Amino acid sequence: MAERISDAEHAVMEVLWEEAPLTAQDVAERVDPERGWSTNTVKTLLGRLLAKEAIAHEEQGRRYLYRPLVARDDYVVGESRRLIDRLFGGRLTPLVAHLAERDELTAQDISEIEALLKDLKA
Amino acid sequence: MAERISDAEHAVMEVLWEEAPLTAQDVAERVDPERGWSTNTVKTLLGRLLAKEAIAHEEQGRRYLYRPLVARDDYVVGESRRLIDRLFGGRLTPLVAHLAERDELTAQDISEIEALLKDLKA
DNA sequence: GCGATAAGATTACGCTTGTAGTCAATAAGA
DNA sequence: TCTTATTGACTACAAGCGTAATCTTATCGC
Repeated sequence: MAERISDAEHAVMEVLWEEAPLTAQDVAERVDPERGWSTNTVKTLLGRLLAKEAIAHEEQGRRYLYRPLVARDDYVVGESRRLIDRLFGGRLTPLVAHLAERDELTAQDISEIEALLKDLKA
Repeated sequence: MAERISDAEHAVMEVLWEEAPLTAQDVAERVDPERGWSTNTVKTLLGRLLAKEAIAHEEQGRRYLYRPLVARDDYVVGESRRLIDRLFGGRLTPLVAHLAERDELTAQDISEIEALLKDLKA
C-alpha cells in the first residue's frame, strides 16, 4: 500500500469508500459520471489498485467483490501531509494564511475552525 | 501556464522562486542535493518549464538567465485548492479536523492559527 | 589557430497514467 | 446442446515524467 494512488484511481477509491463491497459493474455505475469512463477503464483501474494493494477482492460466484484496504482517513491525512510538507515546510499555519489572504476562506470557515480549535484545547 | 508543474519541475521552481534570474548552472547547484540530479537533468526540467511557460529565459552572452513567470503564491494557493476540493469538498475545516484528530497539530500550530483567524476578523 | 570546455539542443528510454480494445472462459438462455 | 452475453484477464498505446547521454556549436586558453 506504499504505492501512490493516482488521480483516476482515487475516483474509484471514493466509490468504494462510500460503499463496499461492490462488483466491478457496481463501481463503474457509481463512478463520477463527469469522468465518462467505459466499464473497461474502471476494470483496469480496479486491477491496478489491486496490484498496489489499496483494495482487495473476494470471489462471489464468477465475479469479484471489491473493498478498500486503505482507509480513506489514512489516505486523506497522508495526502494532506505531503502537500503541507512540500509547500509549507510542514506547518499548517501558512496554508491557512495563504488561503485567507486570497479570500479563499469564508466567514463560516473561520468560525468553524475557531470552534474546532477551541474544542481541541478543552 | 495552464499546464501542471510536475514534482521534479517543482523542485526547480523552488530554486528560482528563492533567487532569480539564474543560469542553468546556478540552478543545478542550488537544487536540493537530496535529488542527486545531474546538470543535464536540471536542464531538461528547465526546458520543460519553458515549454509550459512557467518560466522565461533571456539571453546573456552565450547562455540564458532563467526566471519564474508563475508566482509561488499562485502555485501554492492553486495546489492547496486542488487538494481541498478533491478531498474535502472544498472546505478547509475538515482538513484541519483530520490533522487534529491524528495529532498532526502541535499546540503551537493551534495557537498560531487561532491568532491568525482572530486577526482576520478584526 | 587549435584543441579542450561549456552551454544549449536533441534524442533516449523505461515507468506510470489515462483510456480503452480484445480474448478467453463460463454461465444462462433458446 | 449450441449460442450468446457477461466477466475477468491480457494487451495496447500515446502522453507525461524522471533521469540522463550524446551532439553541436561557440568560446577560451595556449
